[in-house]
Amino acid sequence: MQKHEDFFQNVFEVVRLIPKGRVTNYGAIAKYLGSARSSRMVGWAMNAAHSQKKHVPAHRVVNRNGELTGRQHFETPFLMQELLEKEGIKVVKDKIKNFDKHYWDPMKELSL
DNA sequence: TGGGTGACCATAG
DNA sequence: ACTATGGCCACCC
Repeated sequence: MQKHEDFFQNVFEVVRLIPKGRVTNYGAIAKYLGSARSSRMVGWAMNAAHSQKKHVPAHRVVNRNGELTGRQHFETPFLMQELLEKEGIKVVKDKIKNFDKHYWDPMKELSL
């Protein structure tokens, strides 16, 4: 039992490792965790992130195009963008500017 | 058992 | 830029 909860915890752990001012996407996390589970499950985990005791910077996870697809799931639809801009990331029309510059790949950064 | 859904992704046109 | 499809897998009827 709790197999999925382990998966959730792993997702949260990786997300917490994302440096301030950097972002990654759902697929990269799924892949890092072994891609046996699809990136949809990462989104599912983010859905549960807000109820975690430890803070999870879910705003640093966007989709493969650098779009803030998850913003509707925050307390307010603008919170995600505000948090990112506070970290120096520019967002225009729900899309991150210079996405490749801010992109943080767990496979590379944590790679081993 | 099966169908629908989803904070996704890749590919094709 | 757009839609359509297939794959993905946990969850909920």
